[in-house]
Amino acid sequence: MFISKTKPLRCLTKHISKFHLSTALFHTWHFLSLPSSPSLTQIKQAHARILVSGLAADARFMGHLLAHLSLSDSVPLGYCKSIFRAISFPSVFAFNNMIRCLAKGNSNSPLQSLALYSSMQRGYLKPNNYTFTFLLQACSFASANTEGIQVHTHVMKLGFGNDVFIRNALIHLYCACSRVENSKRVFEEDALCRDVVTWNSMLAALVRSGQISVAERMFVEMLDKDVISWSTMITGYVQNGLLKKGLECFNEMREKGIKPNEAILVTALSASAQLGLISYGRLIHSTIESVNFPLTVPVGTTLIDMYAKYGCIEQSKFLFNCMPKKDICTWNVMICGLALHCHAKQVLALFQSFISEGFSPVNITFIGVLNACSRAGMVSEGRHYFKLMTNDYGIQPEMEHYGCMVDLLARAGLIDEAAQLIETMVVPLDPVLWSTLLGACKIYGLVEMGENIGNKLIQLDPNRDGHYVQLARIYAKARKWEDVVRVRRLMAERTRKIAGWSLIEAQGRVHRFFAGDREHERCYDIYKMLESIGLRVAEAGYLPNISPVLHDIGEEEKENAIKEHSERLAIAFGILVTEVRDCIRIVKNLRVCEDCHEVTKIISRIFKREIIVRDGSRFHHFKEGKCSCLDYW
DNA sequence: TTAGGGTTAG
Repeated sequence: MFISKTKPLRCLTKHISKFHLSTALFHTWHFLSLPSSPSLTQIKQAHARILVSGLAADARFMGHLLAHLSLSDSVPLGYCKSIFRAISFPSVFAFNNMIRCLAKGNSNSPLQSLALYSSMQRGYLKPNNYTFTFLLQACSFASANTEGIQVHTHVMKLGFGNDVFIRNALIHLYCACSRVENSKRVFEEDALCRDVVTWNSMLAALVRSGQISVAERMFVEMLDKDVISWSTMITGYVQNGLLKKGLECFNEMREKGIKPNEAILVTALSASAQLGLISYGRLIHSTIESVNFPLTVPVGTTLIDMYAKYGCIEQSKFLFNCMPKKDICTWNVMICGLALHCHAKQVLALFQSFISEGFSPVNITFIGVLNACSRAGMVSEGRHYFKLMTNDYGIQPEMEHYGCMVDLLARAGLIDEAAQLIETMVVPLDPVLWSTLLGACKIYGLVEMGENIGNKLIQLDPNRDGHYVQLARIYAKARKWEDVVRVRRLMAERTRKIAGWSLIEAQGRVHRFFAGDREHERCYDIYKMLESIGLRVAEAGYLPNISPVLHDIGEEEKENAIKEHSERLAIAFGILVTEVRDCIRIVKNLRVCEDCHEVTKIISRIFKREIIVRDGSRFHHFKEGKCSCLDYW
């Protein structure tokens, strides 16, 4: 029978007195109660009792069942429909709850609720305020602007324009349909008909449309802020790439004594992960632990992702194993995290466990799996999973999947096969694929092919500096210095080069270095350390590889230019200010050049330091003279 | 007797 913490269906007991049911039946109804969030099984049990009592056609009982079903996730829509169809004379209440079942985001076609609304009107039933909230919800889920406007017209015609719930739903609808101006119009129509949800909905509409400074002003103006107002503003900053501002807002909220909830913690952790700065995220994590905040699925998943992005993959694995409950996102972040760290075999093993647990892979799962294959150069496995994805799971490959495959094939030297794959793609071509191929031309010294692709790319996107850089590197490797100069000049005329930088967290601060940087307060010591590193790596037999240097300068100057790459300055600073037992963690915006990669391996050996570099596309974990990427990147 | 806003994976 049902446990004590249950909420009886009050209508049922009322019904009993009305029909003077027998005492025995009264007891049956008394036990026919449901908890506030019943499971599908519990609802089905209640349904069975109603059927046994011969009340399957009663609008009130069935309306309640539908109300519970509309709240529960993953309820088969066919089941709701069969309940609704059994009602002899559906009331507005029953219609509303069926509309709500149809409107839910997990229903395949929320707009079916509009058809039900029409049939309700044909039955001469008058919609009420609840009807419109659910209908507008359906239009929001479907991002259906035209239908939404039609519902809005009905709202006005039938005189529900001053209902605050409906107005809030309208603001939300126009936001979901990317019509922020319409949201604003509804918001401004009546300043008296607003509550905190109205303000929050408008705030969300502004941040979602990227109007962050307008949102910021509104947030300051708001007299009545609740935890969702803060959550919306923090999320707004983070989703618009203003990560530091998002974290500052999070701090401000805490200083005001407002306790963060799950949504806020998840956003703050995600911002810290994106920044790649470990101390901040660790601080949030320790706060979560100190207040005994439960390791819920979203919090745990974000923590796993965050540690993977910090380079602490072992910590991610530990958390993954600790999580009492996992969803598909949890598995995906673990798979993608391991792939980011080039642990290809572990990725494939985890994918098997994922399937054994009864999960069905989605597009992102395969991005992780294919990325792992690509980074480890596992050609046959990559081909196998690419086929598995389309043939067994019916997932249409997206740009990212093709990207992994092109990268895998091209870097393995199968450049013709990679080019063929690009030609046969079923999605619109992204120049990044040709750019991947261009990278492979550099590895294999294919000057002619590289020239063709490089020129094609430059034609397609003349303002992007990356294509010129890659082409110039191909020429540099072939020591065709005149061509290097020509491409560099073109680049200087047409583009603005993105400056490379490296970050390191030390002594409670973030230090950023550019190549050849002399701005740091410990500049003298850093360059002294760089010199000492240079001598020791030379003693260890290192010979500089100057092909990454594009400048048309003398050989000695080229050597010096490499020596002063931003990551080397950051590493020198790291050796200077951290303890030997500490790992040196660097975050770099561009990819590590071959020479720096080689030198960092040697540094890790002769200085006995663990160095983790997160570059533009992956992690390099340097230890005892080796890198986790096994020089394949 | 049914209602609204903010959250995690490439």
